[in-house]
Amino acid sequence: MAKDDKRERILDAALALFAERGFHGTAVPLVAKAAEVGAGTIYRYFESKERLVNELYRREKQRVVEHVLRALPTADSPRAQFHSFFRSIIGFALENRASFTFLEHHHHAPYLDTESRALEERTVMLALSFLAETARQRITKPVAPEVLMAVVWGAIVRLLKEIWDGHVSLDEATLDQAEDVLWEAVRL
Amino acid sequence: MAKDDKRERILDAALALFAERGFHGTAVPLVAKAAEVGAGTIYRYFESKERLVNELYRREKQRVVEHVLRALPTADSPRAQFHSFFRSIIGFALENRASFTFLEHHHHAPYLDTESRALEERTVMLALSFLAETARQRITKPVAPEVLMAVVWGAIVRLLKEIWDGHVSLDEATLDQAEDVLWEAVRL
Amino acid sequence: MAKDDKRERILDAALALFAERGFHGTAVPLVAKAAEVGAGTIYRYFESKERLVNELYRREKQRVVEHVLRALPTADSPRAQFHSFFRSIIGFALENRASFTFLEHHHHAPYLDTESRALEERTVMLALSFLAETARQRITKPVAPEVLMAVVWGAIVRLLKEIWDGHVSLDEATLDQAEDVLWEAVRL
Amino acid sequence: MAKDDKRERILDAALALFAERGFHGTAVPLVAKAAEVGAGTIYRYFESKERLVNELYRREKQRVVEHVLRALPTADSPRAQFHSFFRSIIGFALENRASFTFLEHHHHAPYLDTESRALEERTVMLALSFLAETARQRITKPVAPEVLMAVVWGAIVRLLKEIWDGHVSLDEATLDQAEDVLWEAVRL
DNA sequence: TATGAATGAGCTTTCATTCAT
DNA sequence: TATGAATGAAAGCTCATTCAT
Repeated sequence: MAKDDKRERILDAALALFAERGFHGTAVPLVAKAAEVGAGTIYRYFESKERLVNELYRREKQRVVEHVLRALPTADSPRAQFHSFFRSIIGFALENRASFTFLEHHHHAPYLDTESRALEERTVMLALSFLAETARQRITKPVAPEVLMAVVWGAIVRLLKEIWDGHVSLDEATLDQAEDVLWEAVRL
Repeated sequence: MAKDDKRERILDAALALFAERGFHGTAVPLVAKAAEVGAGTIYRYFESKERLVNELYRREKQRVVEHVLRALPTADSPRAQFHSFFRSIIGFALENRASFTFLEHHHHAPYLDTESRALEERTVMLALSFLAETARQRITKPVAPEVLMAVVWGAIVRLLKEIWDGHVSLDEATLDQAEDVLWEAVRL
Repeated sequence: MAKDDKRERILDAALALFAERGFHGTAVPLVAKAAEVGAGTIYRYFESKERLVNELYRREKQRVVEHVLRALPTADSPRAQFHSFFRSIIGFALENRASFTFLEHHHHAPYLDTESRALEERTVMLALSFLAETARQRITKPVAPEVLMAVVWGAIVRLLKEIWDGHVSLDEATLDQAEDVLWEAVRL
Repeated sequence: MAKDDKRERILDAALALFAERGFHGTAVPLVAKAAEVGAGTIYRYFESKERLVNELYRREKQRVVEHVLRALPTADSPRAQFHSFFRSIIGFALENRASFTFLEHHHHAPYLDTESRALEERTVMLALSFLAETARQRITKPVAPEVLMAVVWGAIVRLLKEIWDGHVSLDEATLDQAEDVLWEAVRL
C-alpha cells in the first residue's frame, strides 16, 4: 500500500502547513519536502494545489463528523447528546489542532469547490435537524435552528481559539461551565 | 485634499480585496488598480504591503470600536448596554461587511505588528471589564469573563456569516431572538 | 546667481553619492534630497541621469587638471615638475577624495559620452607629451610614453587606495619614497 | 554533469556581464538569458545576486592566483620570479579579459562578503611577504612592501587597460620594457 | 511510478522621469 | 522657475507546475 501511504503523507504534511501558514503562504515544494516526496509526486496524486486543498478539506471534515457521530448517544436525551457533541468537538480539536484550525480557516475559502461546499452543507444539516427536532419537542427554543447553530458553533470555535491563546484555562470545570452556558442559550 | 484622498482610496481598495481574497491572495498591483493609482504610488503612502495591512487593520478596528462606544448608554442597565452593543455590532457589520470580514479574517494574522496586537488587546479589555463588573453585581454568570466573551463574540461572528450566506434571515424578530439567546447565555 | 547655485548643489550632491554608491546604486531622488532641491529640478538642469554624470565627470576632470597645471613649475627641471605633479595629485585626492574616487570609478564607464571621453583623452595627452619630451631629452626612458604613463598613473591610483584603506601610512617620508620609486621607474 | 554545467554557464555569463556593465548595471534576467537558463534557475544555484557575485569573485580570484603560483619558479632568483609573476599576470589577463576586469572592478565592492575579503587579503599577503623578504636580502628597496605592491600592481592594471584601449601595443619588446621599468622601480 | 531540476509568470518593491501646480 | 506626487517599467526573487530521466 505504498501508494496510499504516499497520498496520506502528502495530505498530512499539507494539513500541518496549511493550518500554520495558510493556503497562499504554503509553497507546494515545501509540502513535498515535509511529506518526504518529490515535488512532482504531489501532482501524480492531486491535479493542482487547489485540488489538494479541496481533498484535504473533505478528508478532515469527514474525520470530525465521524468523530462526533461515533460517540453520539442517539438514544439518550437531547441534553446528553449535546454534552457528547460538545465534548467530542472540544476533544477532537484539542487532539487535532491542525485539523480544526485548517477547517475553520478554510471555511468558505474562494478556492473550495462545489463538492467541498456540499459536504459542508450536509454536515451543517445534521446539526440543524437535531435542533429542529428538539425545538419541536419544546426542549430547545422556538428559534430558527440556524440561529442556534450559529451561536453554538461560533461560540465553540472562539472558545478553542481562546484556549489555545492561553486566555481561557483548559480544565474540566471551565469546560462544564462553557457547556452549561451554551445549553442555557439554546434550551427552552 | 488630494493626498488624503489617495491614501484613503488605497485603504478602501485594500479593505475590499483583503476581505475577499485574503492578504496573501491579493497582489499589490491589484490593489493599485482597484484604487485607480499607479502601483508605485502605494509605496509612497505605505512602506510595504505589511505596513498597509497593519494600518488598515488599525483604521477598521478603531472604526468599529468607536461605532460601538458612541452608541453605548453607559448609564443604563447592563441589559440595555448589551442590547446596544449587540445592535451596534450587527449594524456596523451589515453596513461595513468588508470591514467586519477583514477584521475577523486577520485576527491574529502573523503579519500584524505589535501596535495592531496592542489595539486588539485593548479592545477586548473593554468587553472583559464589562463582563467582570456585571458578574460582580451578580447580573451575569460567575464564569471567567473570557469564556462569556468567547461565547458572545464567537456567536455574533458566526451569526453574521450565516446572515450573509442567506441561511439566517435578517429581520428584527430574528435579531431580537438571537440577542435574547445570547443574553440568556451570559445572564445569571 | 540662484540658478548656478542650484546647479552646483546638484553636482556636489551627485559627486558624493556617485563616489560612495556608484552610478547605478544612486537614485535620482536621493541626489535631489542631498542637494535640497526637488526631484524635478534636477531635470531642469540635466536632461537625464546620464547627462548629469557626464557633466559631473567633466567638471571634476577639469578641476584636477587645473589643480595640477596651476602648480606646475613649467620652467623648472623635469624632475621638479614630476615632483610637483606627484604632490599635486596626491594633495588633490586627499582633499577631494570623492572627486578622485568618482573619476577613477567612472573611467571608461559605458555611459560616458563622446565629450567626456575626448576630455579624458586630452588630459592624458598633456602627460604624454611631457614624457615624450623628456624622453627626447634622454631624461626619461626611451619607452613608449603610454607605458610610462600607465605605470605612474596606475601606481598613484593604487597608492591612494592603499592610503585610504590604511595599508599605507600617510606621511612625508612615505610620500617621498613613493615619489622616488616612481621617478626611478621612469628616469633613464 | 548537467548540474555543474549549468552552474558554470551561469557563472560564465555573469562574469562577462559584470565585467562589462558592473554589478548594479546587470539585471539577473540578463544573466539568465546569456547563460541560456530560466531566470528562476539562477536562484537554484545561488541564494541571491550578491551570493552569485561573491562566488564568482572567489572562483576568479582563485583562478588567477593558481595561474600565477603554478608558473612561479620559487627556487630561482627574485628577479626571475618577478619576471614569471609579471608575465603570468599579463598572460592571464590577456586570455581572460573579463575575469581580470571583473576582479579589478569589484575590488572592495561593498557587497563582497567576509570570505571574499579574506581571500583577497590572503592573496595580497603572498606578494607582500615576497617583497618583505627581498627587501631583507637588500634586493628590493627598503620601502614598505605595501608601497612597492601598490606601484607594481597599480601599474600592471593600468598597463592592461591601455593595451586593451589600443594605446599601448602588445608585443614582446613593450612587455619586456614595462617589466624592466617596474623592476627598476622596486629593486634596490 | 517517482523524481526534482528547470521554468517563466507573477510577486513585492524601486526608481528615472513627468507634469500639474 | 521649481516642485514633489505620481507613475509604470523593470528590478530581484518566488513558486505552481512540467517533464526528462
